[in-house]
Amino acid sequence: MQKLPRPFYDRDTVIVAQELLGKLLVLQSAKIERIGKIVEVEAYLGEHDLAAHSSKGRTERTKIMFGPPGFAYVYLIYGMHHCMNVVTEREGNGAAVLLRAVEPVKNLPGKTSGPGLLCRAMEIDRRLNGHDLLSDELFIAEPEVAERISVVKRPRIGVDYAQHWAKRLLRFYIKDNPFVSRP
DNA sequence: TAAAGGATAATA
DNA sequence: ATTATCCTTTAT
Repeated sequence: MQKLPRPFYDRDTVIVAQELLGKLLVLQSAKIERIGKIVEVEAYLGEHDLAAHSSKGRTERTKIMFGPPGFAYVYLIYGMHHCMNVVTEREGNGAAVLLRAVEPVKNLPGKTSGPGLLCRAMEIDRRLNGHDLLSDELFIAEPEVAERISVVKRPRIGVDYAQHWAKRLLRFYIKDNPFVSRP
């Protein structure tokens, strides 16, 4: 399986977010391999983006976002769900892409639509925070057969507090894919 | 529509 | 040390 290389992530977050659609999220644990096709994402642009965690500046929690591209940023939200992001752009920019839904490809029981459910199905938790996405345990790969994808652009979900940033079309998903969390 | 739930960041 | 807040989900 062909891992996406570091330079893939070291680009404009809006581009990376859209190009992540259709790619395969792979997690190799001790004995099992889980694979999901990414069908829905959101772009978080950096310190100036009021919806992004990095807008709080560099903290213990956000330091991963400010780190180099191609690493996982995983956090606990609302005390019960994990969310996984992919760090983008060069170190210091604080940008990332939130993975919101995948389509089950291999060993993914239960629902995978929604950032919390996606992590539950993949068994992703904070132990993977800061994990390298070019590692053998967790990575994103190019699918064997490329598919033609139509990208739908919508406002991000759950960021009403971010004023005008809440209206920007930074949520992307594969048109007509049944695993999108909120079409 | 609201409750659940715990870490986080700001305030003190 | 205390408190408000949160990139959600599920159930009423």
